[in-house]
Amino acid sequence: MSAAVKSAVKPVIKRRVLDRDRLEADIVAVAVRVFAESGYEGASIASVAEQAGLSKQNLMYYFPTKQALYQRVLDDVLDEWLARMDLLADPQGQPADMLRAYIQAKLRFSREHPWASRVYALEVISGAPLYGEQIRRRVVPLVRKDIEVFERWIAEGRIAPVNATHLLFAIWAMTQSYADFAPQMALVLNRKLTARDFAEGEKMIVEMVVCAVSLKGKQIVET
Amino acid sequence: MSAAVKSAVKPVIKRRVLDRDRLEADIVAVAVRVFAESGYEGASIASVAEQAGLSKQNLMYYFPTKQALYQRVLDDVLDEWLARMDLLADPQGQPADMLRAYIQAKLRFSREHPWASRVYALEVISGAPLYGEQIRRRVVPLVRKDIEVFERWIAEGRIAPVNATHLLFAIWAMTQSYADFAPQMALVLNRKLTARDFAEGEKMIVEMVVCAVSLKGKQIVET
DNA sequence: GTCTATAATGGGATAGAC
DNA sequence: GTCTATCCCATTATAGAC
Repeated sequence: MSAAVKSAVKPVIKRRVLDRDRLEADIVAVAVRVFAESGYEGASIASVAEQAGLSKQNLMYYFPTKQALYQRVLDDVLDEWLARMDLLADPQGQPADMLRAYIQAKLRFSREHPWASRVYALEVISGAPLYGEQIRRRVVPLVRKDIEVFERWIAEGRIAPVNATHLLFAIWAMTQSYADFAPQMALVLNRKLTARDFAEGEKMIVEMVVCAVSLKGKQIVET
Repeated sequence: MSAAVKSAVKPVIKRRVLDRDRLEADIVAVAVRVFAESGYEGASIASVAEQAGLSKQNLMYYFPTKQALYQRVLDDVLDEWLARMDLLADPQGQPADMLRAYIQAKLRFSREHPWASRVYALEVISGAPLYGEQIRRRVVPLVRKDIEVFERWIAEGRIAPVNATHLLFAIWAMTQSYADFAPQMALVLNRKLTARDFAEGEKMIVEMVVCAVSLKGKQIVET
């Protein structure tokens, strides 16, 4: 085979691979929303295919089973999330600043990827029957690392001696809820959540967290 | 008809009604768990019937459709929850004490009724497609009332001028997560949640909330 | 890779005897 | 109220032509 033929063939293959990647990404993007709205059993492949603009059978060429599509959806959710949440590593940073950045990052994820947040939440609430092992392998170590950072801060006297584990649970719960419970918040506010609501939520959460970790050997007094 | 016959008939009818109530309650108790574990679509009435010890067709004599069973499940969840959460009314109570009692009550519900909490969460996260109207009618007014209590405290200078709405969202998120995210917490802790974990969570949450509402015109200083 | 056609299953719901 | 039997439909998944 001549070099000319080789160079003519290879780019075609490469482009087709890219096309396939993009198509799969489009399918996954639709699937995230459908799974979040209907749950695993409630979501139908036909619905995903229709909204992604291809036939059900064609979708199953790319994802041979519903479970495979679901696993891929959760894999992508975790990839996206883990890429943004590796934030507590800087040993120089001030705890209050790093906590603020952490809360901001998690809230931004809730705002920009509400479906991702929800499909993950649905899986966890149901007891993680299909994704528990992946959570154990990919999420738990990261959580433990974050908890250790808090505990180091405590050991070094940089924050108050709070329960690091439950502090992290609290931060997660509050930030996650701006995606997961947004439908209920919208009913209470009588409107959809706005950027301003997220900003006010952030202010409240940061205030609570920073206040709690600032109480070591101190007290609240009148000014 | 003699009085003797009357008195002989009525108790029989009454007992049958009570039996029916108890049977329905048993079915609902099973259904709460099944819906929480599998979601609305994922739950099958055959599974509920089997675990409740009766045939699918027999269950459908009491609950003619799956939706009817689901609505009843959520109705009962709300009844149970609303009965415990009407706690912020006492105009004499100290804000910090009432907040603590509120957090304790919500955490106790998460511990004692995790399935109820989860089935409600699944419905909300999915956008409340089948129960949104009931939430609007039964939950939202109560939430608004609680927010007004916070705002009255602020107006009276009894707590710091925080955002009352987001403070309540935060309390809800943190307490609710001890039911909804318990599976993930268990993975992090490498064991099931214990009463002690709930106690430590309560301490952390109360500390954060009370700290945040105690900062009006004050500051944190070294002792 | 995309299509038509179809198999195979599960599950909600109904009919009617007892 | 409980049972047997059955219908009906949606949905996952496969087969095979092009």
